[in-house]
Amino acid sequence: MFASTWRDGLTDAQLRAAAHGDAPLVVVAGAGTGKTRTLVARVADLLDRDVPAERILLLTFTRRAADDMLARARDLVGRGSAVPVGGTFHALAHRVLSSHPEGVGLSPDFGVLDPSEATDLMDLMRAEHGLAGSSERFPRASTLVDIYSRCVNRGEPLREVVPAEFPWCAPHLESIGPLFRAYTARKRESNVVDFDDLLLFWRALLAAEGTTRSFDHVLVDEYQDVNALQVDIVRLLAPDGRGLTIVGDEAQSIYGFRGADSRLLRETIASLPDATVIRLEENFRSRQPILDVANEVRPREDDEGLSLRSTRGDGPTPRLVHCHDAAGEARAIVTAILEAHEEGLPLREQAVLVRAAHHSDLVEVELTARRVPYRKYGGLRFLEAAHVRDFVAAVRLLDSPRDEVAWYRLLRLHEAIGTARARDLIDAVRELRVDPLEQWPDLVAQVTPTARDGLSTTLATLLAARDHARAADRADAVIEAIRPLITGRYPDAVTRLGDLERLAGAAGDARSLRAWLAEVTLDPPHSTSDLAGPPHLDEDFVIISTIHSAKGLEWSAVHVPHVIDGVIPIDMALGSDDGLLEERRLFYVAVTRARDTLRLYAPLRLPHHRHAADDRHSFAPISRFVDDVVRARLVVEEQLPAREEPVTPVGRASLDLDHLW
DNA sequence: GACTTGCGACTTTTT
DNA sequence: GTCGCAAGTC
Repeated sequence: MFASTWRDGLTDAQLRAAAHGDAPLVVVAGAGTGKTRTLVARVADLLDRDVPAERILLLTFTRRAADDMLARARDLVGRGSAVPVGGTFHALAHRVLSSHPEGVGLSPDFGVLDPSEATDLMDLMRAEHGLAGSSERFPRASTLVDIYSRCVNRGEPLREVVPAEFPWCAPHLESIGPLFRAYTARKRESNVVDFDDLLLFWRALLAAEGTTRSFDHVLVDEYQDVNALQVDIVRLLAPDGRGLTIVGDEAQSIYGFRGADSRLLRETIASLPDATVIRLEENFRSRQPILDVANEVRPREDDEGLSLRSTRGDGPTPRLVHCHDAAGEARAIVTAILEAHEEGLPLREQAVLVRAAHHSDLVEVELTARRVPYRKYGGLRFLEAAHVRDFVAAVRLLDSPRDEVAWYRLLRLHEAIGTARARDLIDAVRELRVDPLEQWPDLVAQVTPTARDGLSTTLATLLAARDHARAADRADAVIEAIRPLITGRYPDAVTRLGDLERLAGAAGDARSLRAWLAEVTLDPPHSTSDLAGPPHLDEDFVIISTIHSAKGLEWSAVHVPHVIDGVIPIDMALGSDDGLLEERRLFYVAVTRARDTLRLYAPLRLPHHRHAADDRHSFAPISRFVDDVVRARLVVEEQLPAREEPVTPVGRASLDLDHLW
């Protein structure tokens, strides 16, 4: 027996969960109650009990969470070689499909469409169906992908989902059905799957396998964020509930827009009559005054009143800071961050958590102006940036020279090739018998003289990229092929090419560029800086993150700007009770990220439009979640009109430019 | 006929 | 930053 240390420092409840036998187990874990630690201990216990590592499956919300937990479990058990299986639902599905592609009618080299590529394909279908330029506005491709995804993940028919959640699209209901059928058919023809297919196909494979179990133990983290499809998968993985461990907290369910439904946690518990439910309420993260706020914010509808108690005792009372406007708010936040830094708190222990990525714009300006380094997580995904998509399209053509979406994107980057000519060329691609990329001169012959040089350079260079086997070299060669296109198209081409070079470097010695790209698609970098690998220890920077991306993380000091109605809760969620409830849970998640200090900010006035040149403002009422009871637990501070610099009228002379002409 | 350019409107959250 | 639309140009 190894000197296992996983029991050290666990509470009674955590220990009971960790050492629980094989019967179904549900851990209801409030924020900061050592959920990760408990799961790690449970994995360690299983390994200790000689459950073979490859018979243990750990499903988590992010790949990073899985890697982190598995590494910690191995450290505890002290066994270097045993590697339990772990990852996100989507990553696991990809792994399973890669070994049995024929089971669902895919050929072995199938590709994974990232959401932006899925949108491109939907756009292409939309155009082919003549729905693009019709008189009434037809839903945008991205909306269509949302609708499609909602139907698949919830297992609900189109005619129910659209009226309920996308009422403005209801007039087009008749056209959407055939469109989705075409979208699905085209994916099959092109041998690609989207994210939803990964889950769908995994479920189909599991159902076909019947009762053969691949895993003795299945542990599911963040269960409150699973959708119906994922529940099915879990049920098929552990049909009788034996060996099933689920961990969740209804009050932290914040992915409703992705088909998650916090009620599924309760339904799952109800469906497992012999399940043991263990509740973790002792909070090791936050000072009590922060939890006092959290307990008030926590929606009571969700459970029988789980209430957090701090083991860390008293601390400073959280503050609510009223500011004049968003600029004043940004100044107040940065000032507070710098003061804490002066007193010895590293920048990386301080986070600014926002509802939507753009809410940190002014904070970023202020940080930059005062030369404070920061990193931003969430918001525009790296893979969604136009130049990265251009690159991905080119890479895709190397392996799948008949991928129409990729051709469409790449062709239109050229001078004198627009939508119409690109479509003609794609028709030509379809006609070509052998590899269309190798026959590039045939394609070039069909374009106008203006386009000829550019296109032949691109395609010839791209074809040459096939000569490189090593993933990073191949990626570099693809960059060479699209370099002129990037340079010609984007004013900030240098930065963008730098991004791509970093991306290419990260591919390193991967098995194949294509496989590597599929992995990146499923587990994308949160920011370009992520590609550079883990930051050096001596680097210090403030964290800016969306609340969604902050899930599972914690900082000593947390700043939440824009705690006003219309942002938290966001105005588009005000239409339904469910929407409003989810916003409340989101606020709860934000509040419970803080260990020692929490500051909420409410600007008095906000501009009507984000980039508006005019000075139209509206007055911003404080968030309805900060009611009298919550307010009573806060120190309220006024930082009203920022002292204006006295305005000295300039003399006419300094405005006179005559001497310049 | 097709492409380019310019303008205005809009932009939640993510595997 | 991106999309759709309209007018102007090859």
